[in-house]
Amino acid sequence: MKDENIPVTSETLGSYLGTSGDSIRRDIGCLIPKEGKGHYEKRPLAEEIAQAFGFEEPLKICLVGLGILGQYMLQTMDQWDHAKIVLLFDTKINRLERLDQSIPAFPAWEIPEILPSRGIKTAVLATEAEEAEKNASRLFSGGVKYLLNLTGYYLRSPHGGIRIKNINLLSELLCLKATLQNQRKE
Amino acid sequence: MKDENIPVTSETLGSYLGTSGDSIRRDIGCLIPKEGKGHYEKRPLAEEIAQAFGFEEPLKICLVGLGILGQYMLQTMDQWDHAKIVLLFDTKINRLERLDQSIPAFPAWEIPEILPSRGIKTAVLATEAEEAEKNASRLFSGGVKYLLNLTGYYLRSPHGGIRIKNINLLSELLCLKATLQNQRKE
DNA sequence: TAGTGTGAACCGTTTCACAGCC
DNA sequence: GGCTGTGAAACGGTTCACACTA
Repeated sequence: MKDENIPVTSETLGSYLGTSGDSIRRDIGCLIPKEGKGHYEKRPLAEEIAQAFGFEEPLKICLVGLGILGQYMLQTMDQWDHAKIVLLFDTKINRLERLDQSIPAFPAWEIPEILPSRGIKTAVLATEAEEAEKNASRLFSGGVKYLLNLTGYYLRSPHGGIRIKNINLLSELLCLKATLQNQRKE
Repeated sequence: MKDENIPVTSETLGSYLGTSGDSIRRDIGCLIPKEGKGHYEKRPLAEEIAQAFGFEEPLKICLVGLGILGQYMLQTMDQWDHAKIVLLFDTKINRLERLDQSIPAFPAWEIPEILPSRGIKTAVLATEAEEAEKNASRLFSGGVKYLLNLTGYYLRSPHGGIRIKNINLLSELLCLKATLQNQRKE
């Protein structure tokens, strides 16, 4: 890879992220111990940000739920450097058997037994909505600290040390419609 | 269905949504023309909210991209009352042929030709990231006003009349890790 | 008395404005 | 001159406090 110390402006970065140059500068100012006063350069900046957030080595992730959505996560993350799925669970054993994966896979009720020894902090929950609550608490008691919940069932964090991101793909559509419809009211 | 004029408190509603009763009351106050001063009741309240947002009849949705993620959307929305997928597109013709669907399906390059006559305002984009930009502009010129973009490629709205919700399932994981890591720094 | 509706205070974020630096 | 870094103002959303009502 060639030397990528090419300059980037905060404004350009902002445009990639859908925000302003002002905000970018503020955020970078918080993250990076401010010594360099010069202009931003692509590679060193990226490295400093990655370091500030702890992105140097890939995240090890546990995936629960091997339905169609779980398979999608498995597939797309395969081509991704920043995180790797290293452990699989599902409630349906036949799904696990059908799998020709190099990634170890177990029935979901074995989470409490298997997870703790692996030191995995991050999980993706992609089961049916009905199984969300139960599997989430299994994960938390197994040591998971960050949960990406794709089930559509809204989960609340049991305490401050655990972060949950709830994503409900269906309701996003209604939100979109609602916001646009509402802004017309003016 | 039995009569559901049962009372609900703002606090209870808030707990379902991960917010406070105060906020719920504020929001309801904005949405509903405030005449009833009494306590909230489940069904009438739900109906008034649905009406305020225009949720009475199901959203008609167009789905672009029939990969694994698109198939997931197709599958889950099938069991959902609030929105229905009524039109499909994909760039790969063999995917379209393999489909035994009652929903009409066309190659993506025919969007500009087919979409306008259908009066569809809402679309889900679930193609490869590389095809996001091109298909999005096809959709917009075909009359789409709300776009749920699941490709992972960040799209910006061409103007105020169009709303885009970008969801990047992969990067959500990094965000989660970053926020938790950061709050430790205190 | 429990719960709503709403001004007023509060707080985190974004934008503005501008001084300093390359 | 263009860009960064950062106080100060502006903004939007949340919380507080409390009068009002069923």
